[in-house]
Amino acid sequence: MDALTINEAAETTGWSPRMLRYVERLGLIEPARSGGGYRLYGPAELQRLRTLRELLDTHGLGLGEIGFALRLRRDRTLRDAVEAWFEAQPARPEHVPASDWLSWEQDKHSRLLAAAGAPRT
Amino acid sequence: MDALTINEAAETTGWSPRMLRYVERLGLIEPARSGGGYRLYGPAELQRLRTLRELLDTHGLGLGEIGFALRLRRDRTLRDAVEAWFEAQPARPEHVPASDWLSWEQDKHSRLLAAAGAPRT
DNA sequence: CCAACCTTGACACGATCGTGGTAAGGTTGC
DNA sequence: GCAACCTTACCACGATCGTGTCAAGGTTGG
Repeated sequence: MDALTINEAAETTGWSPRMLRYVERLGLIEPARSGGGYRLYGPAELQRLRTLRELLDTHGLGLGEIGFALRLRRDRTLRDAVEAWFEAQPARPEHVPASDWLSWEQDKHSRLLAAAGAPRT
Repeated sequence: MDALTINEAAETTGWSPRMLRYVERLGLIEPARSGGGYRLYGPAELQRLRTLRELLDTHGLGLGEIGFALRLRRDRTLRDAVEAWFEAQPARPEHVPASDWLSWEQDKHSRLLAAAGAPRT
């Protein structure tokens, strides 16, 4: 079998064994397990570990941020909620009188909330 | 003028003035400025501050995570790099039901297009 | 013109993150 | 069977985050 144990994987990827477990706990890279529970890193996981390091280095990211990106991908509700909050940032119509502006803003907000809660509307 | 100063905005939104400055430094909500440099919070900003708090509370997020989501939206290179890393996942994510996986896969392209610059619906 | 408010910047402090180490015990393979 | 490796769980410790407070100085508006 061409799968490496955690220390071997650490050796060839540059991550520490401790960090490999941490990366796994974040849900980023989950190696297969042997019958007795040993982690088994195959070529795919090793490659992914190397590209992960490159991703972090070239963009100055932390593991937590990639973990959050993963959450965003997996949790549609979360993604839609965050998306909706950012969408609610239109160009401000400065020419609209303040009172109308306020009601327009409030109306927009409820529309967004409705959209976030009812995906298929 | 219906714009509030930072302490007034803090009063009505529940954020502290300190936090309003922090939220601004993260690029999340950037109020207009008076000639002398005072922050001026209009109805739109106030509403956004309230929905931001709701977003954080209902999903257990931190400001840093929304800041990172903002980075993802603004920096296309970063977004594409993160996206590419997740795409290059030959291993099967067993904990994600196939239906969910499929649905976000299908949705991904339209979402990307929308984020790319397509105006509001 | 002056009290009340705002600005930026610095110091502080608990909570969490990223990372290491160690202990108690199970697995592997020669 | 046993040495070498792995597992989980815990303690530790510097770095960063979230938040407060204070200081020195500029703005606002009656």
